[in-house]
Amino acid sequence: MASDLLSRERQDAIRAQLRQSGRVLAGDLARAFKVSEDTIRRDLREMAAAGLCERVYGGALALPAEQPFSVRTGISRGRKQVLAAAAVSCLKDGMTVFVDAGSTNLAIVQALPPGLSLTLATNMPAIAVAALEHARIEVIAIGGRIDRHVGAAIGAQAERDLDMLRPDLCILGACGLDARAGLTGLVYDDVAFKKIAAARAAAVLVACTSDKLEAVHPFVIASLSDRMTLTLEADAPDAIATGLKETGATILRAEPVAG
Amino acid sequence: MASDLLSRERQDAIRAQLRQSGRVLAGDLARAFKVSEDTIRRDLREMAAAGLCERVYGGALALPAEQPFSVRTGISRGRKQVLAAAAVSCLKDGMTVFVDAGSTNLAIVQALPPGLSLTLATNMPAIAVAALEHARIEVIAIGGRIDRHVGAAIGAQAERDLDMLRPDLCILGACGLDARAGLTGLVYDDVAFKKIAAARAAAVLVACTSDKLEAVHPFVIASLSDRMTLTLEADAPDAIATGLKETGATILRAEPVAG
DNA sequence: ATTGTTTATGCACGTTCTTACCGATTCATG
DNA sequence: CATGAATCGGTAAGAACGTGCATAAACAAT
Repeated sequence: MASDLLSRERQDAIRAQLRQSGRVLAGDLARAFKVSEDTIRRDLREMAAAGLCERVYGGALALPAEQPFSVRTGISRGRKQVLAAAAVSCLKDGMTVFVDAGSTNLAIVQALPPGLSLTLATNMPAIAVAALEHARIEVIAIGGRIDRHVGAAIGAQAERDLDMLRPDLCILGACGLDARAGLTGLVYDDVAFKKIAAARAAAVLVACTSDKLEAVHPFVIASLSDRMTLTLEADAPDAIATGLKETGATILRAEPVAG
Repeated sequence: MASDLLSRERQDAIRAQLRQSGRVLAGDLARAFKVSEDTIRRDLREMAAAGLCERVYGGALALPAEQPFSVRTGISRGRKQVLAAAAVSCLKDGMTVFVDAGSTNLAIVQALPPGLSLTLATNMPAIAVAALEHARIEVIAIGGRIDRHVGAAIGAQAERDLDMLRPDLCILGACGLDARAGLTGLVYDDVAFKKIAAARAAAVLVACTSDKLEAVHPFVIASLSDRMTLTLEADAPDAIATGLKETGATILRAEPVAG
């Protein structure tokens, strides 16, 4: 493997491996990077202090937050349901929709009105399962290797499967949303997939919880345009909303709820 | 099996199994993780101290709150669970397995020991979701249009996806199992898909609840042969079992349980 | 060019953690 | 109550750990 990396590069590489396999061993890393275990331990300690991993005896584990999907889904379910309710208003009978991975998108599918008939394609098995609950939705699964952290198929095979689709709407899972940087994501392969999905659809819908506003991640999915509809929570700051509106995107605010 | 897990990972795996089956036995865990029972006992003691499980003589039980699944799958879950437990003994570390649609197969995936590392391909989203609960399983989704009755992708696209696989084992969902007629099914497209899946694998495993024995359906999936392992329930009539055995297939009986 | 500072790394040391084994004790069951 | 299995506490070996220190490289300012 690469022998002399800058410490920052090495830490990025460790993060990549954490994302991929969920765990790293100090000994393995030391051998792979040809540095002493002390150096690796220092890296892991720093990363743990920065909240990038969980340090355990023998190595480090990926954080539960960015790992098992089941945890994320439960966390802010109430808020997501409200957001989802606003997003479903964009869906019309007979549409063909691609639904990207993401807990918010799962909430949207669960919130679909029972009578709506759609053709729904998705790369996330959990969303496919949810969609099958609806009698009038035709479900199409995008195949491929499933990335454990995304919880959905991404990569070459999944991108090939996308080629068969020309959806009326692409519902994208958001990672970061910023007026200038556009839509950005953390995981390279995931971003590459989202980018293709967004490009093939006639329109793009992004439902975005407030914590993702003004977040900028390393990889760009798409810039904002009039092809996009952004669904924001009720408590999203007006300043940010108007900033986003200036890009030409349609802004949809979720109704505030008492409770 | 799971060769060397970090202690923290092992405890996470134990928690996963607790969520799944509600109980764990110290001896089983020790064998599964290849550590001494002392180590497992220490894990269980720690977890109990942290309020993650209830320590009992012989193992541990899930806390009532942490087991929402038990209700869902209902009573037949017990039978399928036992059948599944027998079936998983055919799976070895490092195998590539194709898992066909079916509720019994879903139970098998849920019953997989936590440490087992597999590559698992499936055309049923619900199985993919269940497989993602296991940290060391690489999941591959077979894409395509999802048949609402089967709950899985079948048809042209799914069959194309199968072309990329040469699994060591194909776990088929059974519809009808008869010594002379072989394995048969009701839905034409589903049978066509199963047929291809079975043909591509080095070996075939069928876990079959007793109600499917001696049933003959209109379409033939495969005839019985020495390439096949049939897992039967404990209460399956001996006459039928010996009849099946004469076809050359390997018969695996689930252990009867008390309570 | 020189000097001082910061940063990254490796090494040595004592400490802590994990685990398997052993003996004493407790538990389930006939 | 007798018996064997399961459990608990202690112990020891080995691995992993953190700290302090020294070295070397990179950088800034003089």
